[in-house]
Amino acid sequence: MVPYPEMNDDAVFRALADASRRKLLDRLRRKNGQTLGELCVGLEMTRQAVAKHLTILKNANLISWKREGRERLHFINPVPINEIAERWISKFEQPRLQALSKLRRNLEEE
Amino acid sequence: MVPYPEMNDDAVFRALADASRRKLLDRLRRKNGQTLGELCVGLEMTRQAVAKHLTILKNANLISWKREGRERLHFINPVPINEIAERWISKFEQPRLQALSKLRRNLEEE
DNA sequence: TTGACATGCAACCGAATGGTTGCATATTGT
DNA sequence: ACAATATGCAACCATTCGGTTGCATGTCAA
Repeated sequence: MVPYPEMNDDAVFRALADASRRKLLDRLRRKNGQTLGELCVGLEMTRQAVAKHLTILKNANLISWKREGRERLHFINPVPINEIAERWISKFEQPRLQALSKLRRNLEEE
Repeated sequence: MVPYPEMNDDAVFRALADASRRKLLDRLRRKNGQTLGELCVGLEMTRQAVAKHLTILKNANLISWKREGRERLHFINPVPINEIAERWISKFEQPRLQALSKLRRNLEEE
């Protein structure tokens, strides 16, 4: 059962393959709803390049945005990455790794 | 605390970005220790192309291989993918998603 | 209204990527 | 020994990718 049938594995994996895009996701995770200009500051590339990255992330359904006046607000969509991560974990899991994960989770719960 | 400090996030993400390489991982997950020739059958590309993909997977520490006579046996290394998946889940997790993961884990513990 | 601000659009470019071909090398079985 | 098998190596090629430049459009504020 796949909660989001329209999700495109390949698009997501390829979107995540670029470090700049992962950084953009990180930024949005820390502060959601940022504008394009906001997302550009500190990145060593032009606004147009950032806009391209954001388009790729949007096509992979990893983010969405809405126009607000003359600005564009960006919002992260955490579902696809979690979907895929869960699926891959269940694919590759082994006893040893389950134990390792369990240990980590226990530590986190403290 | 990172159990495998030598792991290269970027290399792993980029290795996973290609569908052929994900398919190769799938195959090795189903049957570990396959030879290069074995991994080539059914794929719509030359042996040399497959070998290149396998090299990329190896550089990302996702697989390893050992020479056995005139053959090369390939073995999957599930640690990096699990590491990253776990890390990204913990990054992006939200109450709803935590609940989903917990459900899955509970099912596993039965 | 008009200038500054925020974004949109498209052509262009070099480098990386995914794939091929051709040939070399090493191992096995008869 | 030698032919078949299994892999290694390297040059080459088209396409994709990440990025730029230049300019157009839309919105806000004084």
